Amino acid sequence: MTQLDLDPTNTRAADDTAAEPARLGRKRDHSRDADILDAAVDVLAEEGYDGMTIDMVAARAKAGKATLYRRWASKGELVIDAVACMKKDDLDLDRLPDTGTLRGDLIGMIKPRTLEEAEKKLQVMAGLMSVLARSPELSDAISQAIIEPRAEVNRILLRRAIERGEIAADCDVDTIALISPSMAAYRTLVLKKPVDREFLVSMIDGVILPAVGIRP
Amino acid sequence: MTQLDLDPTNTRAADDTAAEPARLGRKRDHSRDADILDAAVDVLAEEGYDGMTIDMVAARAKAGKATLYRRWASKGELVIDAVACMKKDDLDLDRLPDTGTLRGDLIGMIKPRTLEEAEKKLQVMAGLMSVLARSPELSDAISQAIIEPRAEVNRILLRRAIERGEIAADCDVDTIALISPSMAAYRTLVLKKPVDREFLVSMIDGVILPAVGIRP
DNA sequence: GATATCCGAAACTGGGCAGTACCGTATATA
DNA sequence: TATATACGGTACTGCCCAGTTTCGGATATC
Repeated sequence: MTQLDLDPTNTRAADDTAAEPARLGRKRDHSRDADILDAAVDVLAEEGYDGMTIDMVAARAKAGKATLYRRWASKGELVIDAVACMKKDDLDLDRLPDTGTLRGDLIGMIKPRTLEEAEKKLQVMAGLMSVLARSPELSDAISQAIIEPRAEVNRILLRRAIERGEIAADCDVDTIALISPSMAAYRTLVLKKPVDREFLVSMIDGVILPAVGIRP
Repeated sequence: MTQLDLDPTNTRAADDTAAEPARLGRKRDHSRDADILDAAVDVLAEEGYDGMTIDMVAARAKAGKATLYRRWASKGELVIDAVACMKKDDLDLDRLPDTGTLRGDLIGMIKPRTLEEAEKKLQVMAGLMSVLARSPELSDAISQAIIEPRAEVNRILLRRAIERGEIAADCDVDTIALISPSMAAYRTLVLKKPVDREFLVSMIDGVILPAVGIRP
């Protein structure tokens, strides 16, 4: 496979942060960035990092290959940005369910839209697995965009349950919060079974709630 | 990435199962097969499927590239055999701990040798993730060699606990048995933290035992 | 000892892909 | 309107790697 270009001297082609000296001529159409990154995410989910080619991404975004290289210095940079941009369509931490019980909150997080997003993110993660070990930058992007948001929601719901006195204050919030994300990843990637409502409910009632001391 | 060759007409070069018509000349040295497959597993763990090259495997096994192609028809076939051969150095289902308690049995499964093996297998799995979706044959090999053995051990220990009357007969053995394998995979591949004794014990006492109704 | 097949090593072939260069066209500034 | 740049598209370069071929030497059967 091709090396991820992580040389810090190879500055991003799309680095427009430097003070613009009022260049003239046609301006770059940044509204296309999102289309390209979305296309990259799609290809990544279907083909994986090594299977993804710049031509595939360009074709799917109906853009020229040169356009992509005008904005990102390398395939690696593009992928990192693509992964990071997945973060946007994610859970809103300010609008979490608040039903008064841990079970109600957890069940309230199960929404069809969320399940679809989660599945696609896991596909992307699978396609990047073999690269993870060799690119700390990509590893961080994955963690921030895919892993953390989901675990963070669970941690918040668990802490609220502790504050309510619903569950013991000494239970291992960090570990418990990782149960459903990791089991879901396993189920999707290894078992190739759907992560549907039924599965998540049985996970909540059969594992998570008993683990924090709530008996059905 | 290069296609896995799954064309059934492309018969394995090493297919010696056909009745040998007493060929003459030097015989193939099958004692080298194991060396080559072990080398393949090592490279696979370090580089992933796409990063692995036949030359790397040949060099590590101190063998010629042609020797590999005399025995396997393609890179894909070699990888499938390599994964399958990982199964050998695995848990012996006839020699499981039998301490009289579920906790004792689970703790008894934690052995340094086992932890090392498990970690390497997970690295291999990570390297094959992106290919999994496109090769049912490889998917099966992975499942048989890496996933199933570990889950099967847990299922056996759980069923024995049910027979003893230690835990409820209606608990979801299949789901519970997957908790530690999937959390371990998550911890190694995503969090990049070691799956050590401490982690596994906290998993047993903080998640698995509570989930089956045993309070500490 | 003749022959057939193995071996490791190395050269070679063919295809795929990252990255670059250039085209004619479109669109912005001056 | 002249100029500078972006655009989509295509052709090109250079490298890497799967798979093949060829070699001199080793080893087993006859």
